[in-house]
This record gives sequence, structure tokens and C-alpha cells, in this order.
Amino acid sequence: MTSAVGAKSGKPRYLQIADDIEQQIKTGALAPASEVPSEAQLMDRYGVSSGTVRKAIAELRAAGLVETHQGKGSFVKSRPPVTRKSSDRFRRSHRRAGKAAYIAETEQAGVKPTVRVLSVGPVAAPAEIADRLAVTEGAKVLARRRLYFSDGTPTEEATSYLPWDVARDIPELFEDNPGGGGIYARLEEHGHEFAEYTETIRARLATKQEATALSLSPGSPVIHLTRNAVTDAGRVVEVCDTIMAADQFVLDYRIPATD
Amino acid sequence: MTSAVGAKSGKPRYLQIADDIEQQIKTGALAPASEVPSEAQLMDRYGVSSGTVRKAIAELRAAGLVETHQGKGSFVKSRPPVTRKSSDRFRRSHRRAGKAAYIAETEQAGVKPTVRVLSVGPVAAPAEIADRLAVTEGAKVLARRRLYFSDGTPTEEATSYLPWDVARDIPELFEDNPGGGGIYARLEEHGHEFAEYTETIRARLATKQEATALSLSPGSPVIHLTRNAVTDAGRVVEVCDTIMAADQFVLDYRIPATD
DNA sequence: AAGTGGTCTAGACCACTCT
DNA sequence: GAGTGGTCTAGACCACTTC
Repeated sequence: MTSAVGAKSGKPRYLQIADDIEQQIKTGALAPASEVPSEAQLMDRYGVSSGTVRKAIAELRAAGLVETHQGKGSFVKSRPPVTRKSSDRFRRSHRRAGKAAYIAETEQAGVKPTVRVLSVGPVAAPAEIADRLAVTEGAKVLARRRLYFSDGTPTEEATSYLPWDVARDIPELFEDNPGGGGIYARLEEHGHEFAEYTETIRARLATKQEATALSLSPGSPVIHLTRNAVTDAGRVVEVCDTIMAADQFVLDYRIPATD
Repeated sequence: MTSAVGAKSGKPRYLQIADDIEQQIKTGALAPASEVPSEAQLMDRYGVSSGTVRKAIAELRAAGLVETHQGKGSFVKSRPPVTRKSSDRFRRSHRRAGKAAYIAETEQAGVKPTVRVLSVGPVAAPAEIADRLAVTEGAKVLARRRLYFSDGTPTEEATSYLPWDVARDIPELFEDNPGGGGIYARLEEHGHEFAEYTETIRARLATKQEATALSLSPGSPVIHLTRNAVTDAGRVVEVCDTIMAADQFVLDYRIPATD
């Protein structure tokens, strides 16, 4: 006999095989980080041709269960503990305790966070950013680009933009490390009290550049999150553009009931 | 000669073909809603075999540029305007005006919404749902599965679960159409006043089943949104699991600043 | 019945990784 | 060099749509 997969069920053979392997992963018969049998072995095991095995594995890749490396094989993905960004991450109490938002959240997930600052300096505001900051397109703004790591693997690339008239008075914003509590703490120290943050979320496939920056395989999904930080005065003093590896994050929001 | 695609470039043939067709779509040579040449024609045109043509078309499907229907052909997708779900969608005033959440939001986007109820009835609560509803796993709960369309194309599949002791007293919840304002309106009429909703968002690639239900290709990204509706009494009286075609939605949230 | 896409085969050759 | 996945072929048969 060829395998445990039922011969007859109307379902395409490659899906039956994919389901079978998925079960093995879920039951732990195939442990995380372990190697999935090679195509040749699977052809043998299930008595099908290479094309069918490849379609089955493609299915598992699409489901995010395995990753494949040419010349090496396919490996069961270790479900990384997903970090979660809750609405809690912007609390002032965290800032007062010297914690920037990303530290407040990763520490809850038991993940060691690292940051690499990619660039800090003035740039001409792109159209969409200018619009959100309510400045004219091409106006000088401060841009802070940085890359975040969880336990050493890159997971998130973020760029903050601040209007020049706000940024120029706060020297710490030009440093790689803006000090305890992050840039929001510095902004509040300089009279910009926050009233609310608005976030918009999109999901799509990574572009080639994003895939490279986050060392993802092409075709991986990313979450594109943009945030506006609004002060009591009703002004947007910072906008932040973030690209996140989708499988690393779960986003959490609370919506109070309103009339 | 076989085609306009350069013979030599290191790039796989199927990607060259996909790129070529993508250009034709972007330049308008292939108009929206028009039919992509059949596989047989493309095999002829590019001088490749069926498998190669099929991989090229799969690529276009993954990019969201075409959709394929068995026995009919592949068609260029018209880019529909994205709907946006804002935190505004659960306002009681919308419900009092007889509008369910999805109507409140789609009408702002100028898109014609349609709903198809897939099933309504008791089911045994799966583990994750039971956990969120604070009932025991396998307990009887009411499940309402429905599929939403924007201008006729399926964009979202949602399943609501309600504890049986809550649902059984509200006969409208067992109807396909629960009446003006949707099920939240019925729940509030029966003494379940909402305090807040919590939403968690994940993004990943569509499974085969999801792809079929939303007529996407496997490899398209989806947004997986889960919502708990919490009453003043602190009880979760409904949880909703939603799968959305990622390219159809932008999610919007407001986060009030807190201490 | 003719045309379409969906699945599958049994090979071939190439590119990459590891030893 | 042996083993892996990546691409591709030239067919076959099936399921669905249209006429």
C-alpha cells in the first residue's frame, strides 16, 4: 500500500496529501523546525508524480506551515510567539517608566527586542505624509527610519515623520536613541500632549524591497500600519509608517460602544 | 516568431509571460472585465506548454490582477474601491436608523452591499470560540455564517457565535434577516447593552477553502478579524470571526491617549 | 459537441547545498 | 557528486460552460 491517505474522496490528490501532512504537523508527528520528507520520498510514499507532490507542498507554504529552501528541503515553521500590539502600548505610564511602545509590548510577549536605526534626518515630505501632517508636499520634515528585531530576526520596519517646526526644538529627536519612553515622551515633555492616535491597517503581499529588508520569502504577506499621533490641540505632530511581517503580529484594538 | 517576450533573461519563462500580460493589463491593451486569451492560445502565442502558461496565470491571480472561472476563462479584474471599516461602524445611532454595521460602512464607500446567509443554527462550539464566549468546549451555541458582497463580488465571510442561553430568547436571531440594525440591535433590545468591542487582527495567506469561498487564488492575502462584543455586565454575548479579502479593505481605529 | 480550465503523469534538465 | 528543490514538456483525462 502506498499511504494512509484515502484513495477515493472527490478531493484532488494534492489537497489530500497537503491535509495529511498538515495533520502530521498539527499532531506533532512532524516537529517544528524538522525537515519535511523530500519530494522524492513523498512521491514514493503517496505513489504520485513530482508535480502533484509539489502542488501539495505549495499548498502548505501558502498556509504558512512550512518554508522551502532550494537545494535543502522544506521545513516545518516554528510558530513564533506572536507579539501583540494592544491599545495598551501607548499608555503614558509606560513612557514614564522609561519604556517606549515597542518595549512595553515585546516584553509582555517574552521576546527580546532590538532596534537598529537606519537613518535620522530631514527629508522632503512625500505627498501622503505631507497630507497627513497637514504640511505642503515637499516641505522639510524629520524622518526617523528604524528596523525592529524580535529575538534577532527582523520583524518590522518603521518610519516616523515629524513637522520640522515641531522637531527642531527637540534635540533628542535627532539622536539615534531619543531617550527613555521614546519620541512620544520627548514630545509630551515639550508641550505636545496627546489626545489620541489613529491607526489604519492594510494587508498585502511584500514588495521585493520589503521582503529583502525583513528577510521574508517573496509572496509573504505584510501588514502595513500607519499611525497619526494627534495632540490636545488637534494637531498631528507625528505620523508613523510601519511594515510588519504578517506572521509575527496580532493586532488588538478596543472599541468603546458609542451612541 | 513566437512572441514579444525576450527569449533570454535568466528569469523563468512563466514569470516573463506573467509580466508581459501584466503590462498589457496596465497599459489597457487588456481592458478590465475583458477575457484573457485562453490557455491554448497562450501556449501557441508564447510557444510553451500548458503547465508553463498555467503557472503564469496563477501568478496573475496571486497578484490580484485576474480571476479565473473553470470552463469560462480568466478575466481581468476591475479594481474596486476599497471599503473601510472605521470604529464608527458600531454606533448605536446607526442601529437605531436600522442600519447594520456593514451597511453603515459600505454606504460611505459608495459600494452596493449584498449579503448571503450561508447557514443559521446550533453548532458545537469549537475550542477557540468556546474560550472567547466563556462556555465549555462543544457546548451548543448559535452560529450565523454569511457571505458579504461589494458590488456583486464576494469580499468577506463572517461567522457569528452566540451562547445558547442568550440566543434562544431572541427568535429573530434564527432568521436569515434579523431585522433592522442587525443582530446587535436585537441583542440590545433584549437587555444586552454593549460596553465595548474588542477586535484582533491577523493577516496571512488564504487557505484553499477561503480562496474558493471568496473566489481568490491561494496565495492571496486575507485579513482575519475576530471580534468579541462585551456587554455592560462584562459578558461576551457574541463573537464574530471574519475573513476578508485583504485588497478590499482598509481598517481604521482610534486609540484614545491614556495614562 | 466543442471549448474552457483543473488535475496528473513520467519523464527531462537546471540551480543550489552539502560533503 | 549526490541530493535537494525549480522549471518545463507533451501529452492524458476529467469537470464545467456554452451552444
